[in-house]
Amino acid sequence: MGRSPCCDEKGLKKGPWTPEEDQKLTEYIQKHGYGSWRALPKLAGLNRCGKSCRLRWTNYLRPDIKRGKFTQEEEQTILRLHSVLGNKWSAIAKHLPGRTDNEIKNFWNTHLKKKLIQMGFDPMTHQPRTDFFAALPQLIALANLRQLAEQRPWDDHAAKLQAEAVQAAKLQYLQSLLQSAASIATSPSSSSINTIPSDLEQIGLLSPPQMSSLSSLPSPRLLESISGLDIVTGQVPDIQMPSSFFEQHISMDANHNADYTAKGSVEGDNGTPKTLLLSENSLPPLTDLPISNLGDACSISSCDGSNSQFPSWPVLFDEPFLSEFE
DNA sequence: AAGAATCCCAACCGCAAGTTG
DNA sequence: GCAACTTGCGGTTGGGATTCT
Repeated sequence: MGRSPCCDEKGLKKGPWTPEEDQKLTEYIQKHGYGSWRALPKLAGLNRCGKSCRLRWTNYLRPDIKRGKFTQEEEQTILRLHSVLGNKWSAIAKHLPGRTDNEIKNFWNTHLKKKLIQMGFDPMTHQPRTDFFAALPQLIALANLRQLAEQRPWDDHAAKLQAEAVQAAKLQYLQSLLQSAASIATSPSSSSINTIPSDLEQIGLLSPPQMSSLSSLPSPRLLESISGLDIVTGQVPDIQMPSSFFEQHISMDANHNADYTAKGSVEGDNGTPKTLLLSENSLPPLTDLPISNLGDACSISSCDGSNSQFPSWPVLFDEPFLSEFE
């Protein structure tokens, strides 16, 4: 069961395929099929190893390959299957006709993984991240919302509902933040802190100057003093959700998502919430607001309760979330 | 306008399982 | 049963394309 020697053979071409090579390979396979990949290059008149030919064919030249962007449905399928199968790209690809494992893998690594991280989910377990910095994108997004809110007048009625929705999300993130801070403070061996740089880099959250300012983040003790959190015991103070929040249906379906407007709220000078509507394009570039991704999170799971195959994906506004505040 | 930074994806690498003689 | 060979798979990388400064 040794390693394949085919790619080690000298004199074989590597690198990008030329149109001529593509044509030779395609014509040969259409005529003769691909009985033996090892023998194929010689027979087809190609100065390539069989492995390279196989890859070129399966990932690019195959006639049934679907090109172009992944659809929302495909994206949801990948997320769902990945939560069950993990990095079994070939297994996932079997459920997506016309897509190759390589394509899916690339799509995952460049888009979906980041998306999950930005939303505060662990891309491997699909569970909410509990470490301190997982909540940072949300908090920073909210900080951005606050800045913008102070510059814009709002319609009172619609504003109030949106305010409460975002207030709810805000409170949840604050709570998880405090819990995480507690766990970091109480377990010096926690690995959470070690994942910070890669996470932040991966999601493009902080610029280098911002990274360097991490050292000035509040200490657990400071968090304790401002939040009432008992760092030693990890006890988190109860955070009350606005009751009317749960009476509102937050539409998260794909259509809604298409013309999505980020919603935020902050407290005005007199303590009443101000609310803001942000067009997607007006959002600050600091990060893709996780809120804007909630639609995806919801749509891939069970907003309509119909999808039971994906239990490990706790929708932010689903039962676990609700029960936490009951 | 130009250089730097980032994104994206085709292709490669190397391991492991399956097949063959 | 064993070793050589083949194939399939997942991780990683190089460099072109795009975006940012």
